Amino acid sequence: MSDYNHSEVEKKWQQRWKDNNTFKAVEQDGKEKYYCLVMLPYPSGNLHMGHVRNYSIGDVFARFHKMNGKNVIHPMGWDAFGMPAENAAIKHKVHPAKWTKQNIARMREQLKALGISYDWDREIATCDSEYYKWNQWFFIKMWEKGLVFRKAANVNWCPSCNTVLANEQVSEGVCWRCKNHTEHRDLEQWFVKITDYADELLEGHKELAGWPEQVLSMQRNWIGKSYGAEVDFALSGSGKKLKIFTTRPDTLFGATFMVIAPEHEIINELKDKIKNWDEVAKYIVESGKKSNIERSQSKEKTGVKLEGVHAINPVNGKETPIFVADYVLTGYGTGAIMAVPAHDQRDLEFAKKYNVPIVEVIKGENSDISNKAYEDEGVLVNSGQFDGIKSADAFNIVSEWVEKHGFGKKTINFKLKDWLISRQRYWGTPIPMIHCPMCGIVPVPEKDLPVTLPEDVEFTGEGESPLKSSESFVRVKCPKCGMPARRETDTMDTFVDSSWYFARYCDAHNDNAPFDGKKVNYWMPIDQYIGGIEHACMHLIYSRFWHKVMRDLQMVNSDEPFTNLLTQGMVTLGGSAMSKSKGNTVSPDEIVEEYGADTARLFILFAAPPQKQLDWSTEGVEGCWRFINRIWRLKDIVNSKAESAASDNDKADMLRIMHQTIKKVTGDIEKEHQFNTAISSVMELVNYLYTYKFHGNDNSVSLEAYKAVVLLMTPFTPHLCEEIWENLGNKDFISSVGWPAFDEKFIKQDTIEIPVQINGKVRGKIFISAEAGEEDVKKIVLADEKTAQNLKDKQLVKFIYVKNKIVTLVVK
RNA sequence: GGGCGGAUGGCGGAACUGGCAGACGCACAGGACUUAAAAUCCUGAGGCUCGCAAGAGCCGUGAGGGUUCGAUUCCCUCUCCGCCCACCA
Repeated sequence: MSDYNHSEVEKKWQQRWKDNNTFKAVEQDGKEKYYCLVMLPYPSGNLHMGHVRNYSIGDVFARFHKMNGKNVIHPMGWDAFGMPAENAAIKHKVHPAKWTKQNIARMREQLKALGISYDWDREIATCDSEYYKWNQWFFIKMWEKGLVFRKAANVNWCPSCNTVLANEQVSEGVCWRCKNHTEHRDLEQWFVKITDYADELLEGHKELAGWPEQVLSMQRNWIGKSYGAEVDFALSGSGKKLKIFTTRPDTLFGATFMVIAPEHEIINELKDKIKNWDEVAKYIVESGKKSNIERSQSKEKTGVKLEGVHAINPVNGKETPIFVADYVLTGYGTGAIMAVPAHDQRDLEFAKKYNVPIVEVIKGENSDISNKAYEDEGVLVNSGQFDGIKSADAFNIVSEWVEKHGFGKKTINFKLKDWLISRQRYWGTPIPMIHCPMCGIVPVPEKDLPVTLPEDVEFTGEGESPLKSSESFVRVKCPKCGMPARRETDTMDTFVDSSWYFARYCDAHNDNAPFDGKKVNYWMPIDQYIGGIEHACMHLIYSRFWHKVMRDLQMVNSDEPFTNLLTQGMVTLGGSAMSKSKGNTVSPDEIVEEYGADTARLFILFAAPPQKQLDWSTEGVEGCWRFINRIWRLKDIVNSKAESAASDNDKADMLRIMHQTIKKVTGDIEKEHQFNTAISSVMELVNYLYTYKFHGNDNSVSLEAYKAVVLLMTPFTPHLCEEIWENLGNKDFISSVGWPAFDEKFIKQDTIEIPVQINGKVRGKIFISAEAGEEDVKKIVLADEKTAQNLKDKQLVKFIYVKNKIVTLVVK
């Protein structure tokens, strides 16, 4: 009996799969396709166990459906733009491209060593100009459609490095490099009008029955659709109006003051009227220094009253004071609110602190506003002609009154903001625009794409975007008038790269278009998408949006890109997520070296269901290695032709367990996505085979069961299974062979054992025919000696038979 | 503060639609094989009490209550943990 040599076997089959193009995907009319995709990795340098988990999960789906006869596409690529490469360039003086390519090369080898069934011919890296050329192409299409626009926006700015910082480069208000305090600055930025699709992104959820409810609810929150009204409050003595948004128009009579965000433009317009301007200006500067997180975490609300101006409540003509306070956000609604302290907790806290009157306008059962705002429904009071109306009805009645009298209108608001896609960095897709002093903003003509990243750039981490230092890049002629012009130096958010890569995989090397429509429509939408829950809102909304834009450009014919979504749990170490920046990663290399890729894959799939968080521990790896060897050794035992002493009953039992296992594993993979229980049921089948009788020379039944074991394990441990399959004399690759079928006829049992409960406790077991009716079962139960003992001196009150499950007696 | 999950032996986890809680694996113990060890194969095992034993009884799925013949599963209250969003008017 030879020991299983994992390293030899795994190399052998990886080579054979490659030589035979086993996993190459080709469009085939009439064959059902299956698109399996795992979110593409960022090439950080090394695979960690989190990656192993993701890609192993994806491989189970891909291999399972291939064995079930589907035309499977399972591509892989690299989300290769982003800050870490640029940081490495600053720190180690390596060009980001070089650093990235090295990392990709290393991680590609690690992935190949895991034996994942990728079609490597479709590999892409988003930092290749063949790829990002099409980011630029899409950008121009969106510009033409009015989906791209420019607007001033707030950015983090480090005054000592003289550079823009990403959110993750600022922690606790301090620059990651120089540790100096950062500030906010307004810069002209590029935006994508994702809000045009806000409603459709929400409505589209109806098509996403194959998504976890958790993700849908997170997206609902993120999109944040709310119904309300915009109301204009006149400003005393200025002729100007202040527009506010409220979700509670029913509380309009309770508005005793107004609050506007420090960034609100009306403050400057009212400058002459504001008597305490110095105080107000100081407050605005102070809150501008705070990060959004600081703002939201401060326990006490702060603000300053604008002396000398008042707003007039349109419903009752009352004058109300106006405050500027940073608990009101500039980016939501109109950046101004009417404050109703009686019915909004935040407003109440503020009103108490600044001594503003509190007027109750909604009376509910037991409503008491002395300590806490009453935010529930009730009946209107102190509301003039609307008194006595239920608050739920008043929403419409009051809004209609406001609308009729020209003070405002009903409206819908979204939390979803337009997507700020420009970055003042080097390592990203250059935005293909040219600023001409004569013609304004002019897109780069399609024939001049791609706009490639220049090489003559130095990475210091200081100053503005490194692209600005490249003369050859910046100095261009205007495509329209030919006069000297300046090239845009902003690059795109890397979320752009991952918003459509799944479509590019369908036609990965097309030089004339992002992809061919026929090919994309053959493979899309993705049947199974797999990735972390952390992408629930950003990536999974951006790419749904992008897909809808591609649909509106008549490039794809589906509405949604991802039919089914599985969000796998994180692999943690001591409870915190593995990531390179935390330095707590575990590399798969040692396990692959010592026990092989199959063991690594099996272990990580067996340890927990895919959706669940998994805290890393190597305990148990040996158990999986043992199991692999148990399957391997079984080959010689089964092959020794030694079964004839097995009785017909033994054989029937063996077949029953085999068919049961096939049924269970198939369901666990296909429907439940519970790979851990699929594996454990194969373990049971293997255990059963070990205790099965082997004497004589007929091994037909045990060989059949053994083959089932090998086929069922192929999605988990493909190398081992290929090797055994070949050893059993098969010429085909097991990866391409049919998935085993089960037959209920073998699973059905004539006689079954069921428990007998008396008053809720199991008191015995009986054998009955599976077909037996309640009356028959009752006879058997009452005739049972043990049951009779338990029934002595008692009265049978109730008899319950749950078919093929349990008998329950209720006695007194 | 809001939303969504979760809590089961020493550990990872299992349990269909309310029907024998703890499958499978790890760790552990015993046996076989061996000069011995490793490896392998077999067996045992939630806790407590009684019993030489076979076995019997009770308790037990974060806590408390409820519905039910029967609850890990459904309902209510609470505690703790994780994730996402977060002063969203």
